[in-house]
Amino acid sequence: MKLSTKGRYGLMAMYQLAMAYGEGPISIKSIADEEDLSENYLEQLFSTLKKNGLVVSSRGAYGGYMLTRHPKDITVGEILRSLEGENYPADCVSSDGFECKKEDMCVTKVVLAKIKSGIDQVIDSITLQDMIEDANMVKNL
Amino acid sequence: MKLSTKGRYGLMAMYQLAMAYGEGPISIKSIADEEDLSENYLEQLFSTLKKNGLVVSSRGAYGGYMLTRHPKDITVGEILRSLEGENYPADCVSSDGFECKKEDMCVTKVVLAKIKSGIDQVIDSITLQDMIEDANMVKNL
DNA sequence: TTAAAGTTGACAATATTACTTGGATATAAT
DNA sequence: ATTATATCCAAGTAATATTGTCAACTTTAA
Repeated sequence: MKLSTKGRYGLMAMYQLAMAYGEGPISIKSIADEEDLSENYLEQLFSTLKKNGLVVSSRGAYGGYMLTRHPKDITVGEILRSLEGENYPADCVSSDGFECKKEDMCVTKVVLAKIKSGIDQVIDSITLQDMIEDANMVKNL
Repeated sequence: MKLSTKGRYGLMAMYQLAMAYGEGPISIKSIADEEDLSENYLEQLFSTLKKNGLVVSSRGAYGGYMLTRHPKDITVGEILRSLEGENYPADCVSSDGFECKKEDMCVTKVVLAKIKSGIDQVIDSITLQDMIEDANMVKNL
């Protein structure tokens, strides 16, 4: 039940964009430097984030990426689902017509569905804005 | 954020033991047949479940495994943690002295900790007994 | 004593993850 | 125009984790 680096790096990167919201595009290079991540790898993550409408890009010098919405309107859930796919703990809980082999609905399915909804509840309730505020609180300790 | 087969198979197997609670040991073979899983693989899972005190084994003919406690006193959380380790979404949320490279506490850590506690809350609130009752409800639809 | 069942450790196949490489294309500043 | 700075795109690859298999061994009940 681990988050992959996709999810973690993506979250860190989106947090950077959130902090610079309204200040024009941020380049991958500057994020990679800041967070000590691979530039090329981050590119791929941003590519999917863009595909999913969470960021827009501007190419060329002084280009980079920007959030499409205000940080308070982007949830951690959107980001994680975008990068990691649905957080289904198992395929049988997915929506796309997967069918268990066993005729009777398996019991673990009920459990897995509960886990999924628990995770969703948490990640959909946290916005990028919340992250910024959390960070400020930690700083002021 | 997927559960591995360890967790899923283990859960299914423990459910079988729960249904047979009080009726003596159940062999791996019969569970493997019932749930269509590999016998040898299940062995490994039961080995760790035993190490963690969730089941006891009796060897020899008519042997097998039994729950150490009543199904109402064994949670899904115990089983999953036993098989998959702590469900930490990332290492920095773990308890064993892991330190982030960055001096300031990273913000994603706060988010990850929230996810973890959300998952724990769900899985620790479901017992094997609950699973049995859920199954009965589904049957009677 | 024999057959059923658990125990152990090594290992192999497969899948996924986490990148790397190499180039093409777009844009802004000079 | 040229150059520096970016994104964009498609493969390829190395590392790691997952998901098992296999074989030899030990214990125990019938």
